[in-house]
Amino acid sequence: MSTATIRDVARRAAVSVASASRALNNHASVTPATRQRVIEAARALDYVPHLGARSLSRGRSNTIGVVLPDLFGEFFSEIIRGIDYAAHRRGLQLLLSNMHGSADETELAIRAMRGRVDGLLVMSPQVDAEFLGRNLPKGLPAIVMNAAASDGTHPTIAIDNIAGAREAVAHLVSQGCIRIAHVTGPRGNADADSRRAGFRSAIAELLGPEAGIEIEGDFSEASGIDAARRILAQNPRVDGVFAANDMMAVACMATLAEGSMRAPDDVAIIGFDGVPIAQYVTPALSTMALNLADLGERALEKLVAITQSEEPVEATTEMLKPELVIRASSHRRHA
Amino acid sequence: MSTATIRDVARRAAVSVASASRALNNHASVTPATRQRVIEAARALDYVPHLGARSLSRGRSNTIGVVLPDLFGEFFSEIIRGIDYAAHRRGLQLLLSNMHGSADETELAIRAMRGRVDGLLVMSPQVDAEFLGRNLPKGLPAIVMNAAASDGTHPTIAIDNIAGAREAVAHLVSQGCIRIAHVTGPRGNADADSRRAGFRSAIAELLGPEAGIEIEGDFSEASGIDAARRILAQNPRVDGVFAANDMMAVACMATLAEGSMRAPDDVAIIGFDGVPIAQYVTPALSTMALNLADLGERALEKLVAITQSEEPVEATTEMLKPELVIRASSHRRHA
DNA sequence: CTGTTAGCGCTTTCAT
DNA sequence: ATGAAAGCGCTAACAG
Repeated sequence: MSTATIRDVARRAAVSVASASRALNNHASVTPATRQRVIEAARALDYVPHLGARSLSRGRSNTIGVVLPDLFGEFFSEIIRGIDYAAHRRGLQLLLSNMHGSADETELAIRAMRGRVDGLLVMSPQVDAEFLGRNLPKGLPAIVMNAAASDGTHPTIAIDNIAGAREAVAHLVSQGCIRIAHVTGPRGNADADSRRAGFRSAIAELLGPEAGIEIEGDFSEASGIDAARRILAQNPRVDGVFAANDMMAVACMATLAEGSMRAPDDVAIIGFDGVPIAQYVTPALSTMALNLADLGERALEKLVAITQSEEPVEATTEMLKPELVIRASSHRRHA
Repeated sequence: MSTATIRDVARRAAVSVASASRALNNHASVTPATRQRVIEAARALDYVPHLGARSLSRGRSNTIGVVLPDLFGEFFSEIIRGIDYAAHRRGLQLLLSNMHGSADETELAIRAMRGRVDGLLVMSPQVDAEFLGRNLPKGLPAIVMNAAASDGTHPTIAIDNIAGAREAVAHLVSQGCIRIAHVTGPRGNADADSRRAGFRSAIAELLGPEAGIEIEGDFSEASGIDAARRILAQNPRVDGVFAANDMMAVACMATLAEGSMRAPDDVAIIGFDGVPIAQYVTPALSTMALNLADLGERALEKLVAITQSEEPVEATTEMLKPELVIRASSHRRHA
């Protein structure tokens, strides 16, 4: 065991634990001499402070809790990467807790953070604001990401899915598409639902309600393949596809090509998220790009800010606007 | 604050904190009646147990520490996904600590885990076994992943890079390649170094030492592009490329194609790792595939096993053998 | 079955 | 400058 405690160190240095603590933490009032002795004793005993105990005593843990859904795909991985980057820079550790989908698990995950973290980053697109408002511990700073809406209590940082979806559709239309399919994300997922809403409104506005076809997907590769099969079988006249995420777009595009509907000429395709994979496929995938790592960084920074500030927290909502990135999959020369 | 403590609950239920604790933790000896009262009091006060305090008292945290390098790329993300999955299944939380490369930071990251975790998963390909042996807390169960070698003290779970690299080269040779370039990973990285070693030995054995060309890379996309440029400029007669990871392979392949060296006919290309992206590029990338998520799962399970067992831990080494996955990028009809 | 008491390892008044 | 002692919130003997 690295089981040397501060008492052992104190004893060996022949001082009180109080002095040992002060010396170890660079407190002002300690004689250079005693400090020296304590440091040496610590080294000799291979002392490593027990951070759990310190947290309890100090009431701060230097840890941020992150509640998140399954890690499949690059979406959350990228966000985590940003969070991790910012956390590392500030010397914070990350406590991860996974809610595999359900609201019950989200609640558990949140409760499991109590007493171990100084703040919470909650990504729970399956769960609504009201639920979060009810379950987030009252005194714990928290930022809500990707939720359906602000709960009116916690700062929120969200993606402007509606605007993004509308822009995607507009782009497809600009390329000459007149019969557009939307491969959706799972119902009940906030991002998916709002992308769908944006799709509908843009279609109605730009082409009339008849022009839009919705094909149910769930963000997975498999559902992208599935969507392509359905298009091939039932909607051969589709000339544009807007998928709710890049993974489905990629899979759909590949499967469509097998059925000899090729992008961009037979069908123009655009995804959403802008994950790295999108640029490597052939043809390269157009997408509504999000700087996910940056989103993560910003969320962490904002959390740190409210953790430190004394003022009451305002429940602001920060919107991240997706950026249209046109690549080969939707770019038509003659458009 | 969700600042109701167990004392508040006890007071409200008119019992001692001991009874409150017992009731809340489903201990045997509590009257249904008092248990009921305690539960109600807890609910009324919106009590959430302080897990930090519980850990200190119990000497167990139900948390596993994960020390890892930067999250760039899919390699570590996939491993984390596996770890997370297994952890969630066992009701464990994950405490992440990032060492951005350096040994100093690795040491810090490890120390920062003290008193907060029940076991450690260490992925630190930049650091050697001896270093880990010196720095891993003595009493804390730990599993070392991707290290240069076992430190003789901790169980290790590693990738058989040498065998994998050799098989990759053999495959390229079987496709008729006689002048093969290896885009390496960064020096000092255990995986990279052993992949390079495997490359060398296979080349010497199969084609003679002249046939192998090494191009320095660092696992990044940029270095893959760079490698391609150097091949185009300096080694146009290369007919096979073995990249030390998939990211470089993908980038290299794309850049080579721009210079009209196309896979698989002009040049056969194979990567390493088998990350998801490899299957979506065109042509699909051949690779030495690793089930990274499974690796993570197994590591966690093994850690849990040694955490629970009483017997002294054996410093076993588990080897994960990469599997040759032949896709279009290296598959030649006439070979 | 329940309450009292003593910690877990550390920090931090409060005296000295 | 240093030490004694109180506690952070919880669990776990040990008595009753």
